[in-house]
Amino acid sequence: MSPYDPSAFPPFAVTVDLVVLTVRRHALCALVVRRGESPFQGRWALPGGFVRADESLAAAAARELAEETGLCAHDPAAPQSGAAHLEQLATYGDPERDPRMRVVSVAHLVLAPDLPAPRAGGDANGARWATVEDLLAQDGGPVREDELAAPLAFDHARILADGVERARSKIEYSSLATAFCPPEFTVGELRRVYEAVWGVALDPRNFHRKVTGTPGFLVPSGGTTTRQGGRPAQLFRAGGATVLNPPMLRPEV
Amino acid sequence: MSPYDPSAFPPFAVTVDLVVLTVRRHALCALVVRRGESPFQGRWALPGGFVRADESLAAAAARELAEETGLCAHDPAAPQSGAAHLEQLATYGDPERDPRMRVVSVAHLVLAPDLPAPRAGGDANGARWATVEDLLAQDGGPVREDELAAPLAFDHARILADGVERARSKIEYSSLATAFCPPEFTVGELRRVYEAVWGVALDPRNFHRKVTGTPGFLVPSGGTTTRQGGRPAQLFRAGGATVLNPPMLRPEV
DNA sequence: AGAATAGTGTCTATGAGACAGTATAAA
DNA sequence: TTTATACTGTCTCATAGACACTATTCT
Repeated sequence: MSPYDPSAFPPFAVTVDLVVLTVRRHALCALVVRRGESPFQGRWALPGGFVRADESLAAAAARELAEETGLCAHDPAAPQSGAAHLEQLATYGDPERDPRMRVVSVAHLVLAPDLPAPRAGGDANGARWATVEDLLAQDGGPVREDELAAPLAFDHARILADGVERARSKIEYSSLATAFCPPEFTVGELRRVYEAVWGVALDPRNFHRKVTGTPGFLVPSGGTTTRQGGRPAQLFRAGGATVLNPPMLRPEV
Repeated sequence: MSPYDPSAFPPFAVTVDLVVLTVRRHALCALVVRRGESPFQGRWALPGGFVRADESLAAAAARELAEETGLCAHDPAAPQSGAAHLEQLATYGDPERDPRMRVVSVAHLVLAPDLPAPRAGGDANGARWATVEDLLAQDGGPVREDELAAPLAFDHARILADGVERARSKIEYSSLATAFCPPEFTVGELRRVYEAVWGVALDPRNFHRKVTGTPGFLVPSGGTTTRQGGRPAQLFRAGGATVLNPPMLRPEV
């Protein structure tokens, strides 16, 4: 930190933006809200808002998450099942990213289990889940008739892409894929999470052997379920392990 | 981004702080500058400074780097040998982190080859390389007589620790270890980089077989050198590969 | 000659991936 | 019975790690 005159610094607004990811119907989805005002009025954007004068960045992100979804974020240092995973993603501060003023946005990544329906809470006009594939579709693709054809507001497409890439690589070497699952889940459900996030098909037998053989990844909860059809599957909870060694390997591209 | 009144937002100062790492005499070192004024006057801190009103975060980091070290940072998207690697690390915005005002600092990580000597440029009172081990030594350790015994100013110890951890994990699955090396280097010099950053000893024979067998990691430059003593070693340049597949594996802890 | 570093060959244990085959439910 | 999912066993290939051995320099 250099010496400076504390009263002479460029004025910045600081916001948090949220990349909230979940897996719905075998597809990776992100939470988007419709903008109610200019600029980008009527377009979809990532949820977010100002950091308050007395609150930390993580607290601001957790507050916005609760306002938009009702989700309770838990600290990465103290994980507990049932709450969403929240971590800082990256910070975006291009001078031109907001036409009105100089805004620096600290993006956060949230991994959440599938939710009943996004509640349009707080100051958001409307909120919905959209597949990442739709949100990041390039304009060169087939023209879509629905409202999602327009790209995201601001630089949010870039932020979303960074968040998706972070999620894809993190589930390789950490147990974070369980953050997409309800408190109790089967091996098959966990496998479908990996398949949705990576966009690949995995061998169910090798996957089962791998995840059940990784110490601390999964702990049996005792029950079984048949909600997937077929033979009843054992139910598991997330184990205490956070890093996976050896990692899950994403198949070659 | 929620609707808001653009004229009513809490005032923030935004700075960039730099974690500049290099390998000197088989030890991982970081660049620190001495603070010339209050608070933390006389203590060591990470180099950094204000983001200007019209400059991006990456540009501010590159400018501070050039001011402090004369290093030319290159964009991660367009790597070129001879320049330092610069990437965003994380953002720190605790309300209490600077006693004077609300400051949000976007920390950046720089990996540089060994430099002749840090030049105390710009507004820094003095600059020096210090080993990461010394800078992060806990106060419970043996009392040191020299000036480095005091911990870093602000939350810079935390930032440095995060940067070191990022560097340690990044050289596992990327070719970034070459950013610590001069344009031409031997396999042994590259191995000493890994050993210094990870703080472990590696088998020279397996290391040699591994790095020369990873396509795109190293390209022979044709020359040889005997600067390490012993049999002349082949000289290499960094290859075009950025991700290593399979990765270098850090030995178990 | 001895020491130091560079580089190659070989063996073994481990794990990933392919895939046969069995178990248990619903329609 | 068919179908779907869960789970176990086994084979093969690739690679990490251990380590013997050779090569080439300097002192």
